[in-house]
Amino acid sequence: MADRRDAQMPCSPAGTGKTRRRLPFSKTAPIPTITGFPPSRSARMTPPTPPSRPTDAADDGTHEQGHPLTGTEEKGVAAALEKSRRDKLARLAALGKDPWGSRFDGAQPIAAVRTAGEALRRPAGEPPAEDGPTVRVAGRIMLQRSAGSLVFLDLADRSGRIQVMLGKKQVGPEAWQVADCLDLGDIVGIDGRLGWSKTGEMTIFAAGLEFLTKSIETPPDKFHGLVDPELKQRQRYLDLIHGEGVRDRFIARSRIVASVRQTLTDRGYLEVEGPTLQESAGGAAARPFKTHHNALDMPLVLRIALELHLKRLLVGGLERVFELGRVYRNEGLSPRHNPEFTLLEAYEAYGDYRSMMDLTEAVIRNAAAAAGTPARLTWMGHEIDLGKPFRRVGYDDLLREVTGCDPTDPASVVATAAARGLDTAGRHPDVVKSELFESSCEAGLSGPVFVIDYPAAICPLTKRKAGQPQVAERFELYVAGMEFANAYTELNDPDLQEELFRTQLAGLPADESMARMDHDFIRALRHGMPPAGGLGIGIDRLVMLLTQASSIRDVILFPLLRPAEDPRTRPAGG
RNA sequence: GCCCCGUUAGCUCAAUUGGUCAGAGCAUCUGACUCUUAAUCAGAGGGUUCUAGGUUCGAGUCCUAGACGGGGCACCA
Repeated sequence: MADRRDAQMPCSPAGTGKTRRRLPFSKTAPIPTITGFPPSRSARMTPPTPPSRPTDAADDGTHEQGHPLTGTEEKGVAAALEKSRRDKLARLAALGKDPWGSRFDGAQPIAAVRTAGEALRRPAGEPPAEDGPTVRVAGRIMLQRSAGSLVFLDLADRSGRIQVMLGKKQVGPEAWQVADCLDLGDIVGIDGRLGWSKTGEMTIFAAGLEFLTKSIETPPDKFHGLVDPELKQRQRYLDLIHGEGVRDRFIARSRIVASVRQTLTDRGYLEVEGPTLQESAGGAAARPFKTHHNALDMPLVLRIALELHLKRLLVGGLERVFELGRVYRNEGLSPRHNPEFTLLEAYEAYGDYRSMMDLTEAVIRNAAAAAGTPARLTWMGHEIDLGKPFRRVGYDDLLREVTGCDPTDPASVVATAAARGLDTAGRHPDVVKSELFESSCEAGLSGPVFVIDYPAAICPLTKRKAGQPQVAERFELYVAGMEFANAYTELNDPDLQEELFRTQLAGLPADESMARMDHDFIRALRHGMPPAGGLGIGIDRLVMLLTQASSIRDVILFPLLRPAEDPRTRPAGG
């Protein structure tokens, strides 16, 4: 199957090196036998031959030839390393062992085995103890040390690492032949007695060795691991195996997300799922990704926010709803922005932005506990205390405190902004005020701090404060100068909402599909949406904070990357 | 989209002011070793110095353009 697909590849100029392809091995491939093991790129050149020792295979000379269809050349370190591994794969097949393994029941987590092993501790210098309980583990070979007829493996599973000793006499001749085919990165199952080595290392003394999966690729440097940030992102699976703390960080992410769900469901919120494909993208000021539905011959966009559909559900009487999902914004990339990111939005009927502040604190504090993050921490150079109630400060009060201007006097705001080099010509005073705030106040907000009561002109979806039409009931939560959450007392006046939409649309280019009026949303409001508080929290940033990451790419398993053209990222024919 | 920095073997890194500098460790192969642990010891193979031009007697090194990545700015969450 693999060969036929490869043979259908169009011919390409020989020697370009651009068309190298990885053979699509899969677990559905036939189990290799002595005469029918999977062909390697090099082996395809010759009829299947009985598996041989590497020395014999190296002497036939055929492995140095190129492939007639792809122009692939077999040369270089990468090819030599792969050949060595494929030779061992063939030897395993010759021994009647499936190099791709099968079900292996009853393996204990290595961490649990280690816990049991502690009770048997034997200090270095004492005779080795090999009389502990029988254990069974499975994992990847991280390190391999051979001392003649003894081989030590460091085996890793998702819970931890442990040393395994394979002795020629102890495992018997058949398993010893298998042991001779092991490479770093292979996956094996081990049965043996738990004990301690002469040098004081907890060790499983293997009695049985089950080969489970061959690794054809060479793993990264066993000591340094993967350090190239590009490779760490492009080949996250390797980063997870070798990166310091990488796996723990994504485990923490999973626990944080689970905790957020739990906090909300505990408070009577219903988790719902809105549409990702939409006719027009609303609820935020961002450009959407465009796509197309074939059967309906209809242009669609990916959602940029969750808001408008969740509010429809408030109209529908669900009262407390949240969605924890992916949104997509066609914006630039940065250490704090990925085009797709995970957003929590929660809406509570009969609440307001103050209820959302309480909810926000609960969500973050519970998530920190779930992730095992201490309440007091240093992140991005800011001292942060999540333990005590978050500070709440008025937008105008903060602006006055930092800049010395009078926020209630537009002339004072504009003059202060101009003095700080901001462009003020012909702009709405509240817009100038917003820019002054962003340039002068945000970076200093170590937080966590709720900035409350925003200028109404920059909050088109927000209810005004009673008796103060120029002030919107909105807060933003800042931590380390970065926006973490955004919440409102939601606007439920359909006539005012429609008017604000129209005002918003008037200032935007006609081809911005984000700027389309959502008539059905207005109609929903006309049926009556209860007064409500609404909250949005950027989950990726929350994970950054709670796992001490400085880049959003460190908390997203597969961040968006440009296609790799650099040959360095396509090693060994990939 | 703009600015700065980076790219050398599969991985991690060296290479004086442009001058035999294309090297080391890991990994791989061969040999030794039944308590090693980044195992060690002896030997071997392995390179389009990201790509394409240019300057020069001579370019990994200098210049131009491009690709990719990182950081910053802008936009946003």
